[in-house]
Amino acid sequence: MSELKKDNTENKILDAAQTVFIEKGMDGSRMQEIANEAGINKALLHYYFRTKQKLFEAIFTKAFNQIFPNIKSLIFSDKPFEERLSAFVEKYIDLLLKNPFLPAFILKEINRDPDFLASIIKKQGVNPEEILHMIEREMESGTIRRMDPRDLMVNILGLSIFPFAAGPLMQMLFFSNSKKEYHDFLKRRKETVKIFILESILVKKD
Amino acid sequence: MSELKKDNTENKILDAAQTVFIEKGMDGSRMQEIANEAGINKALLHYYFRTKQKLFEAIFTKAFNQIFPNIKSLIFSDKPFEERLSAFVEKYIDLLLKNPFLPAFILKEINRDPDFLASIIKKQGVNPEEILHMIEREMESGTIRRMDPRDLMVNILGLSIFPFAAGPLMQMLFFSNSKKEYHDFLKRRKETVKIFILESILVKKD
DNA sequence: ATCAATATTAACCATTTGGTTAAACTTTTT
DNA sequence: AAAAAGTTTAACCAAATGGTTAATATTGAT
Repeated sequence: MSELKKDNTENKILDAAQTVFIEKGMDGSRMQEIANEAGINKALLHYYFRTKQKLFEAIFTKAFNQIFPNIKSLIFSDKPFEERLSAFVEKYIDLLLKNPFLPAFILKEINRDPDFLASIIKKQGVNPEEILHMIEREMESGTIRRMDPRDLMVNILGLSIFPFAAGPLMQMLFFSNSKKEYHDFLKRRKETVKIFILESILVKKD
Repeated sequence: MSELKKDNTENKILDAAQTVFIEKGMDGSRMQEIANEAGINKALLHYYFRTKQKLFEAIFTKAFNQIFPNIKSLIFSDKPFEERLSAFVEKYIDLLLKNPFLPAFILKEINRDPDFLASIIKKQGVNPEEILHMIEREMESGTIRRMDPRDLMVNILGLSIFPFAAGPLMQMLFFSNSKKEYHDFLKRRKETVKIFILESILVKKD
C-alpha cells in the first residue's frame, strides 16, 4: 500500500476496515468481512479495537480529515485571489480523484450520526470564520462581486464534491455508464469548475 | 398526511416505511421498527410486501421519481433560456425544501446498489439527450457561452442538491448549527443559485 | 345466516451478528 | 531457560433479525 507504513496487524486491520466501511458504510459492514479482508481471526479485531463502533470511528475520523484538509494552507498566500481559488479547486478535485468514494461515504455517515460529526469538527478545530472573512475582504476590495460568502463556499464544495458523491447516477445519465469517460470528465472538471466559478464571481474591469 | 390518500393498511405501511428508510437507509432499517411506526404486526408487513427488499424498492422508486421529476416539462417552453433556467432552479430547490432528506437518501442507496438504480432509470425512460441538445442549441445561438453541456447539468444539480445532502455538515460549519438559519439560507438559494449560474454562463451583449 | 376470501396476530424459527472466553502460540524480559 | 507479557485462534454465546406458520378475526358475497 503506502511506503512507510509497517505491515503489522493493526495496519492490516485499518486498511481492511477502510475498504469495507467505505464501500458498505457502518450499517452495511460486517466484522467478519473485515476480518476476512485483513486475513485474520474475528476475535483479533476486538482485541485491537474493542467494538465495531470504535473501529468505525477510527476510519471515519481519518476519512473526514482527508477530505477536509487544511484549507487554510491552500487558500492563504500572497497570490491574487483568482490564483488561490484556482489552486484550491484543482488540488481539491485532485484529492477527490485519488479518493473517489470518500464523498459518498462521508455524506452517508454524516447523516446517520450528526453528533459524532460535531465531536470530530470540534476536536480538530476547523475554523471557517477565517476563510469567510478572507472572502469578504475580496468583495470589499472589488475583485469579486458581493454575495453571501457562505454561498460561495457551499458552491465551491458542491461543484467539487457532488459529481463524486453522485458518481454512479451521473455516469449512467450522461456518460452511457462508461467508467472511463466519466473519469475523464472528472479530470477535466479541474479546469471547467474553476472557470465556472470565476466567470460567475470575478468583477471584470473593462 | 396527504389529502386524497386512503388510510388503509397498505398506505400506512408505505408511509411508515418511507419515514424509517429515508432516515436510516436500507441497511440501518429494521422491519420491526417499520411495523411499530405503522402500528401493525410485523407479519403484516410480509403479507403486503413479501420481503424487506421488495418494500424498500417500492419506497426508493417513489423517492427517486420525486427527485427526478419530468425535467422536460419544466425546461421546454417558448420562454427565453434565462427564464426557463430560473424557473427550473426555483422549482427544483422548492421541491427539495419540501423533501430535504431525499437527496441524502438517494445518494446513499445509489452507491449501495447501482444495478437497481440502472433498472429504475431504464424503466421510467429518463432521457437526458434532449436536454443536452437543448443546451447545445442555446450555445450555438449565442445566449450562453460554450462549454460541455454535461458540465452545466452536473453543476446545476450539484448546486441545488449538495446543500441538502451535506446539510448537517454545512449547517455545523457555517451556521452555528442553527437549523432555522440554515433553512433560511436554503430558501435564499432559490435566488442566489440562479444568479450564480447565470452570471457564469450568460453571454453579455454590450 | 353461512361460507369463502381476506386481513391480522402471536408464537415461532433459522440464521446472522457483535462480542467473549479460554486456551495456545510467540515475543520479550529477567 | 524460565517467566511474563503480548498476540492469535477456535469455539462459543446471547441478542437481534428477516421471515414463516397456524390460528383467529373481519369482511363480502350468496
